[in-house]
Amino acid sequence: MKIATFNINGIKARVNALPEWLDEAQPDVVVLQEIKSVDEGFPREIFEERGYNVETHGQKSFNGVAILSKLPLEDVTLGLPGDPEDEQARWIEATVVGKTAIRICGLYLPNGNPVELTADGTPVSGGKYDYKLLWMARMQKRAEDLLSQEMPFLMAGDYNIIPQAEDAKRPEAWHEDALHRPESRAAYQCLLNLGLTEAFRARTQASGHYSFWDYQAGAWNRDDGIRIDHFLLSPQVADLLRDCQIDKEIRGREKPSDHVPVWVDLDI
DNA sequence: ATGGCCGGTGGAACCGGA
Repeated sequence: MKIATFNINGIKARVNALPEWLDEAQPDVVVLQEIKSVDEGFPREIFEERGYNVETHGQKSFNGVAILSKLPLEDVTLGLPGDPEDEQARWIEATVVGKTAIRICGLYLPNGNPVELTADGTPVSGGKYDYKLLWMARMQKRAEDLLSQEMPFLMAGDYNIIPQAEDAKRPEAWHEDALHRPESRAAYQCLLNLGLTEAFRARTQASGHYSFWDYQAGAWNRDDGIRIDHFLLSPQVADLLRDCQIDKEIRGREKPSDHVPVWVDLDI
């Protein structure tokens, strides 16, 4: 089973590029981020006519996540538990049943910039960096709950985390950035410490593999990228990992997103 | 060598992104 993640940076802007990639890549399941659309505005017919079931968790203008699946999507839930006040659409879950049932979590983790710190170095309460770290703590709790239920799962999406220096062309440029600061990386490491496997790094240790290139400053032409779109696999799912790749070439096409798809092939 | 964007909203600039 081929499962992909793709931050499309607006569904309206990607009505041509996304179906074109789907037709080529033929993923069984796709989690999308930044659909930037309310549910009623999402062009589900484009995907339904290709045999996908469609579930969306959208909002006006910003954020928004979705799942496309050729297999039925069961027990769909919207939103990351842990804060009823949080109105940002960044989390969606559904169960897909192949040889075994697997819980798919699609996520758009907050960016966290600008970083605002108090005099003692803690994030300013209510600021964007504070929101990012609190959101990651909620995600940690969700992973712990799924593990305690012994539910095989994966968490895929735009993590807005550069895990290691090897995951950036210019790591020195990101030291103070919310995507790579110590607190962000520590929170990400806490997820790994639960026993989750990061699919891409389970397959290669090589540097120079990126999933995002800024639209600005000729980043794509200079291959000035960062790797921030990830798959974390629970132990049972990690045992089924056959492959994980980044569809880099998509970034050089007509009217691309600033992210490219990343996918795993699982023996499910 | 240098500087350099894009999407959504709403109907001009501005916000947000990474």
